[in-house]
Amino acid sequence: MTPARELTVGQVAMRSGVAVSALHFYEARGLIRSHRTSGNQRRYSRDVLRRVAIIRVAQEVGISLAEIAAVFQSLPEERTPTREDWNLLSTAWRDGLDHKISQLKKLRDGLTDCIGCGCMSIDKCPLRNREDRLAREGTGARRLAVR
Amino acid sequence: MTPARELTVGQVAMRSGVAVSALHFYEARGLIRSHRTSGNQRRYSRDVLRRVAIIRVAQEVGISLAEIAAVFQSLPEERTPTREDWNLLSTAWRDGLDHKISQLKKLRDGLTDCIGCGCMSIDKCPLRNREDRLAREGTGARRLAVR
DNA sequence: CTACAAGCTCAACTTAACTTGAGGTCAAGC
DNA sequence: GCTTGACCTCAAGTTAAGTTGAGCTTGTAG
Repeated sequence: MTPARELTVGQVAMRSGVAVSALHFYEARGLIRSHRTSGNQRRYSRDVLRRVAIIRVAQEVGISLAEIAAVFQSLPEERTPTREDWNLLSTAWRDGLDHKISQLKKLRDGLTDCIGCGCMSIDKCPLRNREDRLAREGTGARRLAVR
Repeated sequence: MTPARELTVGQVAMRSGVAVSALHFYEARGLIRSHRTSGNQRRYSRDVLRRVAIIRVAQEVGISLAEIAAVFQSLPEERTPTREDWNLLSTAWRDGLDHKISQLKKLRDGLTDCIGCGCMSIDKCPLRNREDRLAREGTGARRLAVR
């Protein structure tokens, strides 16, 4: 038998390492797509594996499913994404990742310099100033504090 | 009047930028401590500001409150933490941050090299391999996949 | 001494990202 | 042709990290 061109949800789960329920969930959220067999079972094209891999990697670095979905909107619905399509994603996220990396570095250095330094003047502390800048990106507490 | 040595929740909220309800919550979780006035109101010593700053910064980089609480267990309960005490935290987290930074770099490079590359063989793809390693640290989906 | 802003407690609600369970269908091997 | 494991749907449960609201108490400024 020729290897099946389409994957069942179980196969995708096994190969991608995410639970079947999570795949259902991603589909409900519009992150992946499937078509159905005559018996109403999902069948996935191979590029779903790439999508799922990207979803997991992106989540790992703190990107929410909503944000991932937003970027995925730029991918074509009907054809398998081309190199150019993926390149757009890559570019979009590389900026975000660069930003996160620089933040983490600042934090690491801040922890070294400031938490370890024993200074008690939190207002003048670089760590505190750093936090103020981060706060500007809003975590919920900030929204409250600002209004 | 001499400036109050102790802070009320409202003052801590204002100076730290987190909501009063969040401070209550942190206290319930054992992340910060307060003592009470005769009228049952909370009063904080100044080092709570440092603790809250650390909590926020740590959260920003994806450390959960539970993990923060765990590290905070190493701080003394009764005395104000010394330089040495904070140094322990700093060391504990610096390793984690270094790890996260290297992960992010790998991801950024993986996105550049692999997502953009257009290759469709997800099993041999460095991005996919990277994800497998990350999966070992468990996100929930993995627990299911493993059992 | 009285308003009224700030605090207090406790329970319930919120969002994200899934998982679990119930009740029923599909398909592949013996 | 039947059994068994994979699927399906839909609703409800779960965890993290808080927020919101109700009902009641404190403390401070005029």
